[in-house]
Amino acid sequence: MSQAQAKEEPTRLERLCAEKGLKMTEQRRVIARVLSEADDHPDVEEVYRRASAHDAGISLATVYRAMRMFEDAGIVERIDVGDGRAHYEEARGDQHHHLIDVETGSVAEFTSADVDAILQRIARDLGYSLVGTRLALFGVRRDKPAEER
Amino acid sequence: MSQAQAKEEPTRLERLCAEKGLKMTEQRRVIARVLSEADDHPDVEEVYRRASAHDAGISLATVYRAMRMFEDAGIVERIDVGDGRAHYEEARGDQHHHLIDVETGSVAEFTSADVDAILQRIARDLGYSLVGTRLALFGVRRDKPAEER
DNA sequence: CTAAATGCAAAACGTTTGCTTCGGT
DNA sequence: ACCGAAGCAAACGTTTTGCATTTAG
Repeated sequence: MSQAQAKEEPTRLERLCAEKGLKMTEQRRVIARVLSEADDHPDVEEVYRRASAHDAGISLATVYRAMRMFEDAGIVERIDVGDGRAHYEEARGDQHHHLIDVETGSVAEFTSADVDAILQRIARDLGYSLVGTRLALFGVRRDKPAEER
Repeated sequence: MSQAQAKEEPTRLERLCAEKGLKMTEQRRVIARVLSEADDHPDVEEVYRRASAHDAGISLATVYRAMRMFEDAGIVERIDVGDGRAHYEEARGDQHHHLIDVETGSVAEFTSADVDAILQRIARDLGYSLVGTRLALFGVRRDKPAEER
């Protein structure tokens, strides 16, 4: 386990994969690294692009399969930014939500214990146990001089 | 029953189409009626099915085109229940959200001025004007006798 | 009469899958 | 040696589109 090889990072994702008993192939290692390095919310095509840069021998199907696996394992989260593609981010422990800039497509994150609590209560009042929340805001910058697109 | 003509309904949607200067074709009239009559959140295929019952000469492509038009005109709203298809509902004036029963797929609606207000403020604090909110809760019934699936 | 809307079938799009080969454990 | 995983391409389900024809205004 403790190798002095210094392969750039422990890569939390790799460790989690091992824990889940998943085969750690070279492709998955690369994809995991890409996701760990990402500080944005890449879609599958983009993950594929970045992974290909690390290792050309990766197919799009493998990325799709890996993303689904990672998602099922709970180590990445799919987010829907409204462009028809699935975007992903590494699953940190926190419950956070997204605000999408409709002009640039960039994604900001935020948390709100208040909102989370109210939603929890609303679900309860409706007779449900809350098992998931999908919340995304869409906005335009307020300050910036009105530049189109 | 207040209507002498008895064309079944004034169909708010039809009126709105006229106001927007859209051609009111037979197909659109039928689709508009289907949407006005719906009290659920049909997907396009379902709208097509219902419209076909009223008038067999409607193609799926026309339904898709009509839905997009209606959506752009702001007279219907697209909602994403997480099944990969677009679902629609007539746009009433209110800001409401959805709770999807993950077991049955049924959709309940709710409103929360509190949540709306907090989200508005959050967007503002992040430097954005809120132009849209996508909020959906996913839950399982709490009370019902523990029947799986 | 003219521009816009329809129908049909084909294409586009993101995603999944069957099958054979490959590689981790 | 096994069995899961990769690669490729073909299949998929949803949505869009090109084009010839019809129709509302």
